[in-house]
Amino acid sequence: VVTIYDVAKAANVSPMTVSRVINQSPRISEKTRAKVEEAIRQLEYIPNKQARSMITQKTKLLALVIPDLTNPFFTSIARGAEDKAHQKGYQLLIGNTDENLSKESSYVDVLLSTGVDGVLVTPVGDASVSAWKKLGKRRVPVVFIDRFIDSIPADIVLGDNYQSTKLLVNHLVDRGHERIALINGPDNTSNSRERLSAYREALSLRGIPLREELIVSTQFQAEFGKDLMLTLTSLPEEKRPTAILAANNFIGVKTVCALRELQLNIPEEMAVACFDDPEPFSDYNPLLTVASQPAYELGHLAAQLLIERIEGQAPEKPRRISLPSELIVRKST
Amino acid sequence: VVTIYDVAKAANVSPMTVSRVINQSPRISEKTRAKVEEAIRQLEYIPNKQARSMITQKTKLLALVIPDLTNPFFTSIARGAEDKAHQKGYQLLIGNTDENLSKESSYVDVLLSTGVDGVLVTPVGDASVSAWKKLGKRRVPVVFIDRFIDSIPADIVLGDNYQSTKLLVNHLVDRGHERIALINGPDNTSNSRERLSAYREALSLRGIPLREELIVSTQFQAEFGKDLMLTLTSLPEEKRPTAILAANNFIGVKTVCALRELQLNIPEEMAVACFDDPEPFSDYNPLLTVASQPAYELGHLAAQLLIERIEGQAPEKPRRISLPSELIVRKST
DNA sequence: CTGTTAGCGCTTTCAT
DNA sequence: ATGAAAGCGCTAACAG
Repeated sequence: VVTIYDVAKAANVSPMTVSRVINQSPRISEKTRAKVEEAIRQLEYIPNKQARSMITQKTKLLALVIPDLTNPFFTSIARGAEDKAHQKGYQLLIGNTDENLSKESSYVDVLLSTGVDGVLVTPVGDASVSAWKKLGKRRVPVVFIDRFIDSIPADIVLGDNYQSTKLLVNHLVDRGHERIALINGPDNTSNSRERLSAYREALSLRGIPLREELIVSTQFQAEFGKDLMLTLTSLPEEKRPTAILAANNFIGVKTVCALRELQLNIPEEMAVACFDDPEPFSDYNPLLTVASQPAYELGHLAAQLLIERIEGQAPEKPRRISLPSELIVRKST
Repeated sequence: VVTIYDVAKAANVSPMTVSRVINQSPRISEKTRAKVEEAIRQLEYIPNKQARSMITQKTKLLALVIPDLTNPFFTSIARGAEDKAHQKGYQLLIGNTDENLSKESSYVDVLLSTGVDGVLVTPVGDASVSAWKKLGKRRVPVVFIDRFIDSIPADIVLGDNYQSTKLLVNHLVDRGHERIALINGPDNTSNSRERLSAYREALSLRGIPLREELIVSTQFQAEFGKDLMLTLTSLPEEKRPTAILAANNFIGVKTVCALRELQLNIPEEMAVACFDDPEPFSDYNPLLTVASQPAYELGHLAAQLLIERIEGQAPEKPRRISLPSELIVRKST
């Protein structure tokens, strides 16, 4: 392996001078710099980041911890985060939690050991506190994406759940629906809670009575089928929902599949809408009406906030940024 | 920061003993081990991987360099690779090249400097040679996924292009098509070349004359529209294709969009099929007939081969593994 | 079974 | 503008 010493020897200077050239120090004579750069080229020297990290305590490594990379919502977040990271000279590590607390916590330990400079995360749920407190204790900045944990002071970047929910509810009401079921995520996540509360608010604003029996809750990433759907569709005629609002794309997709199994037509017998687009290629074969959160921007912005914080350019106080969704009306409503 | 020395002091042993406990050395008395582990817990000690890497020359970091994480094909590869990496105690870095040579080469430089233990890559094209040769020179193992570069001896994991192409061509022929256009990827990629050659072979096997004018080529990730489609659809009646075979999911999707713009019905006026599923949630709203390559397994297996090589458990000779695709017939044909 | 010594490749600090 | 010394946190190699 070619080290800074080899370069120094070849250029007839001290290792320190080579270091200065690599780090673009201005206090170097043009002549020396040229000599050193030539030696670097000759020897194909590549600086060893680990050695540098040991001293500077910076690795230029960021981590993104999300439930599942294959969900287009998180894929776009990842892409946005990676683009920003790369642009700023950072590299991005990825971890999938599968909504599993222990997997999440094992990632946190590994990341701490790896020495990432910061972490972007969609936490599994409120119970993740302890894991994320660990990072705080070790002064590793965290930025929450999509979901946050109240007791942890960190920057937050998310879609505007109130605005999105209203977009969806209003659209369904405009289509003539009054009995709109909500298939929500687990209530130990901030976004489920916000969406539930926005759902209540939106209905009330439109003067539609709230029906508790139309609110059910499941996991964001769990398979479910007829059974859950039957609890809704087997309600007596006058209580049965005519539309379903799914709390994320996965639930939306599973809802569509379950309705098909039950031989119910969409949207005639049941309209369906959800948060987050399940389609990575929009407009090529659209089905579900969605409130599309700007996932790419979420990831991009989150990475930006994180890097600012790492580099000491962020205000003390945690920031919270919420971006509006776009309603995309399609065949399902 | 808590170091191995702090733990040593607290446990009244030497740093080396602590190191042995961390690394699960068997030559440690139960008593000492317990004492040390207690101290580790007390102090919440976390080993510093960079320091370890400096000595062992291993970082437990893998990189995945792909064209675009948001393409479901690559998303699944990434997911498969990450699962295997995590299972084996490695972490995965991600880089998007956007089919851009200079972006790819800049990633290679960064990865070299970061000191990844190995790289999984879908190279932009044959012109990537020099970048990937660099890694070889520095003894960083590489595994090619989906596309490979002939002159570089490295493990290769890909879908069986011959089998997949035949699946698709045979299906179209069975549906009565004789004039099947191929919208291929750039011919400086191994998979485009294999698919073209398989296309010729498959047609010939079915006794269908090859028509050069039905073979066009574009980029895997480039927008295209009416124009390219017009070169095909404006052929005289008796030469005009009745089916289109797209070389990847992106091209397939764009083909569908272009046909819609031209107001051509799918599949009545033009059938369409492609490689790789554009749907991350299969069966929820299927449109395109595809030869679905086992992307997850490709990533999983590639990571496995890479780790074997890193850990010296691989044969000298590069391995080449090709996995069969599954034909999924849908509305587009 | 446990400890000592040395050094991985680099940058910080202090000299010159 | 350049260099020398010291050490980041850890483990390989050897000693006992």
